[in-house]
Amino acid sequence: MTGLQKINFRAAHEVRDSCADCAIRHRAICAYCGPNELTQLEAIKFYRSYVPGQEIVAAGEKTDFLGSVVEGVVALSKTLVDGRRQTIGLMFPSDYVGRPMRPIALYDAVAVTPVRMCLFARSQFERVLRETPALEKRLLEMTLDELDAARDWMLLLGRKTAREKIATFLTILARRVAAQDNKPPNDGLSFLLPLTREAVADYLGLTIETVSRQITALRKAGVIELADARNIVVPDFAALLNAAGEDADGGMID
Amino acid sequence: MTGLQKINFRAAHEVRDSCADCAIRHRAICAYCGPNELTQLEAIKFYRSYVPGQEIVAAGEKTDFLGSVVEGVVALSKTLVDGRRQTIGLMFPSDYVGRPMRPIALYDAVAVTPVRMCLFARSQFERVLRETPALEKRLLEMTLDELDAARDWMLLLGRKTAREKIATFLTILARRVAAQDNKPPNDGLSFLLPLTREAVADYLGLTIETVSRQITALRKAGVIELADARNIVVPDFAALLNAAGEDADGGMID
DNA sequence: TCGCCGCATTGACCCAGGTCAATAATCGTT
DNA sequence: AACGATTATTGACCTGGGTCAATGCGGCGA
Repeated sequence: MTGLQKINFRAAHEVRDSCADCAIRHRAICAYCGPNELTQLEAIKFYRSYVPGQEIVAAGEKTDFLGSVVEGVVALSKTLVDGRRQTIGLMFPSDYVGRPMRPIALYDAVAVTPVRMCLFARSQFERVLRETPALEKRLLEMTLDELDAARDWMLLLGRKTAREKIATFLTILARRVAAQDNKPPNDGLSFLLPLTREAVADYLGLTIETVSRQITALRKAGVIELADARNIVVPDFAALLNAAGEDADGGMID
Repeated sequence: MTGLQKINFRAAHEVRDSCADCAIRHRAICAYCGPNELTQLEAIKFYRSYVPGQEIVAAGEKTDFLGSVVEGVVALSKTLVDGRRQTIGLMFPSDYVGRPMRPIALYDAVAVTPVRMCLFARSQFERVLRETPALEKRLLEMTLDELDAARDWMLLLGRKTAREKIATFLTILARRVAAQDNKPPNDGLSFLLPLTREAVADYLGLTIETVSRQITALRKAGVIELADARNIVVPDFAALLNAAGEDADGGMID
């Protein structure tokens, strides 16, 4: 490899990893950071990739890093002694994983797709956090949003039927892909379900079998169409919302 | 009423309402505030009392205040269109109620006992919040704790049996009263259940009847004793923990 | 003291969703 | 192309907790 190639390679590498060009720059914890503050974070950040199923953080263990999902989906979950598992959050690109100000993890974090994380050593991150109000403000905002989402999920887990749970989950995924194109969720949109039936069951507080049956039921009712087990088409978004037990697209705030 | 009486009354009033003497001073959002910052908050705070069942905040409505529970218990809950309700948090003294940076409430807040709140007008509070890092830091800390608690509750709602749900809830109440005396939860401790069976059912994602039956079952199994429907004695805390499906008092971090 | 009203308990019955088991699909791997 | 392994579907059956209904039990206002 020549020097020139090396330089080219390095330049390409820098472009790929530069905060300025980062895909999640304006939605992640760093969203409110100015150039100076960003430089500080840039100095201490590092990337790490995970394969599907790989553990990122283990409940009960000391974790000396935390950071943002750049690509992929991470499931946070808790497990009872006898193995019953509940996923308590799905983290998408720009979401943060890890608990500031508490080194012992309370739940597992597992990659459910190929994942790339932008990470910081805990001690360094907490130092920067103390010195950077913009970072703290964004973290507070995101944590408040997470709390709202968690409380929404409590309603789903405590009171919704299996069918409503599935439909609600699909609603959320549909909204997410629609939001990526900066438009409201319209009829006929399609998306990839990034999870196995088991992961869906863990998230919704159901069993694999019930997830499978209810997806079949929604298909037979014409609420969704399936190209294959993972590719979902929503011919009528209002019908999906209705199946989710929400009052017609109300509750949209953001 | 004479001038002297007036002065006495006013003095007494000030003592009762002074932040310095406040029972929740060192645990609420103001915990990290110094004298100057406290003075700022003191200038804009006001108190309001609620009777059991009274609505403090209504989901979907604009709320122009937020603040801390000083006395009593507040239930936060969400309701589906057909009336199914899920309580998503019980707020005790020092907890805050209301969503900073979002004027439209996402859930109801209802007093379940006589409640006294220390409140701030939203606009004033948010101004002080911007100018007061100590306030923001404490708010972040408390929100992270709330998020952890919400996620714990998701495991309960999604995966625990009715019996485990009841036992877990009693465990939490028992820990709370023990913590008030600054000692670990020991055998024979007793406490008042501050909620009706209906409120318990809403919190645990159950029906009144199931709550009643499972409390009876726990009593018959000797795990708890009941003086009356609301007064609970825990003769053997480890047995209660066991019924809650937790591995013997692990998971205690604070 | 009575009668009422909201809360709590208990019973009988039912059903949504869990369990157990068989069978497909799908996908890397050699 | 053939395979084993993982993931998904479907069926038969069972059960935990919901539903409906009757009864009990304080507490409080007249």
